[in-house]
Amino acid sequence: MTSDLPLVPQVLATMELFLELPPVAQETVAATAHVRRLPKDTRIFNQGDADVRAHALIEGGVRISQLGSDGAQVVVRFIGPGEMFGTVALFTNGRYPADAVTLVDSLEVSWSRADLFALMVRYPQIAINIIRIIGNRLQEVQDRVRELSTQRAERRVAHALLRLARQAGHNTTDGTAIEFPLRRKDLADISGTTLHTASRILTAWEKAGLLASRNQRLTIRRPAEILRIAEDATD
Amino acid sequence: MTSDLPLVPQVLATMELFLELPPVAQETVAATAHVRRLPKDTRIFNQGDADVRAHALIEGGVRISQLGSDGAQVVVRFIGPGEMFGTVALFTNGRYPADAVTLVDSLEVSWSRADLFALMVRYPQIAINIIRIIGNRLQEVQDRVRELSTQRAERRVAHALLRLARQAGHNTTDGTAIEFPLRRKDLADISGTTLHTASRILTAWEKAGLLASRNQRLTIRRPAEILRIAEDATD
DNA sequence: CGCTTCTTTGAATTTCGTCAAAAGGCGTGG
DNA sequence: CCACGCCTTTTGACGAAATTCAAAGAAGCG
Repeated sequence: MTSDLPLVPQVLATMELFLELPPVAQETVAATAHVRRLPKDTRIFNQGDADVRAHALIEGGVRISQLGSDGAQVVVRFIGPGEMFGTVALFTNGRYPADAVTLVDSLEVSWSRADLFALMVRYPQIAINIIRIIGNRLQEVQDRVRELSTQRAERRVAHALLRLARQAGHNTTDGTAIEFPLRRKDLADISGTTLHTASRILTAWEKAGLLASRNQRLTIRRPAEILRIAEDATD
Repeated sequence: MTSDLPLVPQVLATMELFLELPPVAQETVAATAHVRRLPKDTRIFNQGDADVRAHALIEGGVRISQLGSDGAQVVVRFIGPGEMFGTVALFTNGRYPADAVTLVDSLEVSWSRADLFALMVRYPQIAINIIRIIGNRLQEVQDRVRELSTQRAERRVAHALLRLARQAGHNTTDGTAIEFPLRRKDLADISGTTLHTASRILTAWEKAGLLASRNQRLTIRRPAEILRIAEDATD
């Protein structure tokens, strides 16, 4: 629809979702986009909701988490600026498979199912972009499966941290800071361990100076060391 | 290219990959397809290979497995008749992310990258089908992540078995038989446990009459019981 | 300043992986 | 047809990593 922020179209052009589109297509994309400003802790959608749209984040951070039938929670993924989310459901069973909650004040755009499909039919490149994005996520999730099957908790936490740094890391004077706030529980849920184990591991790393954490904001001080923990076969 | 089996085009039409295509499109698809007969234990592609094609299985069974940098192996998925595989790599980094090996004598079709892209641009429905297929797999893999994070080995094996039954199950007089041969190691690798634990669990189930296994062929005799193990919160 | 939420830490318990070894099946070749 | 060898499966014992249970300490917010 409309936006109070005229810069949105330019941001859209840089998103992976709309790479390699002709300028005229970019305009159509922007014209059908819905922009929303979202305060911290807003639920963007809930697992099971049927009114599915295609979302993308302009700025801020979103936690995508899934609740099992047994009540166990897993964090599927954190979404940073420029990433799409909640879009796969448009193609599968028409219901969101997970919850989405903002971690900080955020800005999102979204498209209706009809608009997105119309865009795809007109510009097949969009569909190809979506396949590439989902394909990359599929590989990431499969890596997580491998980690969960074969690696111990400390290593998995290290991997999770590195993934977050790659995805939403911001370089500062004393290391790589992760953009959005993360509770110990979040780290645990994305590493596949418990709050307690995650806390012990992070505390140990803080004491060793590999990591700083203040107010749920994490800064990786010595990425090389974390990487060594993540990769070193001789644990 | 060509086929010594004139029935292939009809089979193609029933594959999820080509659903809802106009008949003329089906013909183009068939015309560019490469058909190959593959003996048991053939390596269709290897992790890291760069000459990527889009594959689909007509009959038989294929194991897709991934080797971690640390040498640990995970079975990503088993492919049954009608399923596509090895296709995501066409859209991502151009290298197969896993190995593919036939479990039995099989028949596959494949398309070159160029041919598939040409088809997609001409018939966007193919791209949409691919997104749906990959989207479903993404959800499946995410379910596995949740299981690995929160459930114990016995339950994960039960889930793996049910997934296999749904995907490649064949109803017989004394239960649901899984089409392709599975070693204990395969079950372990897809359940995220060890050969030993998997063996203990399956042996126990066999003794309890829930399952029969002869010559690497599994038959689920009492699906309801397996389902109870998989779902029951009170383990 | 009090309350809620998040984090840390300790101790006991347990599941599961690791190590080890033997038994069973199947095909091949003599 | 039997024997040998390879691959797969079973089973036992042990140990260790991590969950669970329990409780107290910090920190931010109203």
